[in-house]
Amino acid sequence: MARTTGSDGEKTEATIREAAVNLIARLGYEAMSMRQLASEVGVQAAALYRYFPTKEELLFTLMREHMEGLTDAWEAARPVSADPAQRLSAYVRNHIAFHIERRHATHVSNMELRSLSPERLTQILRMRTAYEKELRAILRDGDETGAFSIDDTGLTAMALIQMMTGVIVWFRPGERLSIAEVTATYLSMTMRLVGAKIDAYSAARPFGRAKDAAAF
Amino acid sequence: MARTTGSDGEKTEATIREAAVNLIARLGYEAMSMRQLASEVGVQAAALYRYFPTKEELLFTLMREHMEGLTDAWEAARPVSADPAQRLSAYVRNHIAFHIERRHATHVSNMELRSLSPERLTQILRMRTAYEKELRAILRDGDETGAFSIDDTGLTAMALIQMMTGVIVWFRPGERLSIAEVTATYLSMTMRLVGAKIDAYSAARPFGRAKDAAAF
DNA sequence: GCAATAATAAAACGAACGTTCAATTAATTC
DNA sequence: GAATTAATTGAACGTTCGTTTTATTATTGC
Repeated sequence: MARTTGSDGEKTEATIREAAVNLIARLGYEAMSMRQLASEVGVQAAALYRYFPTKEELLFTLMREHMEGLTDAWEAARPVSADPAQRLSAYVRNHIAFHIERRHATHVSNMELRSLSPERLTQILRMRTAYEKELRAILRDGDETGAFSIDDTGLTAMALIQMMTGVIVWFRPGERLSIAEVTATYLSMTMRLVGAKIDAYSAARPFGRAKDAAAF
Repeated sequence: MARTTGSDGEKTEATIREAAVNLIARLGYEAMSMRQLASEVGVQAAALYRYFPTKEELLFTLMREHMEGLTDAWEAARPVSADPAQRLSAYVRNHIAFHIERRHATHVSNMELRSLSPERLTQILRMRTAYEKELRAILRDGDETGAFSIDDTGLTAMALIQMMTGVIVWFRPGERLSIAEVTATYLSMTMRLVGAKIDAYSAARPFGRAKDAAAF
């Protein structure tokens, strides 16, 4: 047999991406075989190579697009305001919303870095560093203007990122807490962590992502 | 050839463990081959099976002993005091010190859980949950006695664990910050995060691990 | 120094891996 | 409706994997 009735390249590629993210998140990149992925897609292993030249290129594509999505989401959510508390609030909201929405892709991007070639690893890390730099800038501004009180901006930025991204480890939709409740609690913890002088995150709420604002 | 001059079972097993932790941390469990591990140890692959019946059993042993070590360290460091701030301070100190000391083993225990069989996974997770339960108890006590001000104890415990364990992702010994400086900053962030009423972590310092106390 | 045992090497096992290639069929173009 | 292009199959390639088996040598206890 060969080409199957109703087969469509675009649709197949999308199915491959989706199945790959889920499989890699569940089994790990090394543990997932191309045959397993193909079977999940409903296709023979050879067909995958029409869309991705190698297994690693597939992984890299998933990661790169995840990071691009994160950067784009922040570009869209970044407030015009110069107030550090409002900017930090927007950053936290965006980060948590994005990572909860894409738990599996985040897992892949965080756990499978070591399976990339050095050049590709560098490329992904550069994107990540650029994204984290935004947070450091907010913290520094807030510290300098007196809105925050921070011991070490770099260290605090890393601690916040780890804390926020950690949500995907334990959060399961539909359990005890809603996304809105989790976000509110993390926002409160963040503001206390950076020593925000006033309860600024409440005032900043209208500047959060439009999508989430309705939840409050 | 067969038995080599000067070969010693105990020494070989210790070397295997050490090499395995480092290799798995660097390459990942699935990506590390038994032949690669054997070569690192300076032995043929077949020799490994005298000490560990399967690759997975080797992984499980590394993880179990890591978790036992963490529990034991906390048993030794746990203060007699009932003061929540002092207990939290001791928990943070112990957690960070232990994880920085054993960065590679922590990496393995956190990243390779999915390579365990269901029964072994359950066993490791049980140990982890028991350890985290201690933190939740401290937070609850502190919240109830008014020493802390916490929105959600369970969520705060997870956030703190993620934040603290995250140290191993970016911390490298001998760089900008010393272990003592990192610990102090994390302690300060933790106390603000839980809304500790006073600067209690300073008063609690004498109750930290004896080993670290000298650093202050 | 001789028997028993501990530690390892060397070779082989079948299975699974990522990937390639040629053949074949469905859809599209003219 | 014939020619072209897109999508996929099925089989095969060489390699590597975890593991087992058997033989061999070093060490230990008597």
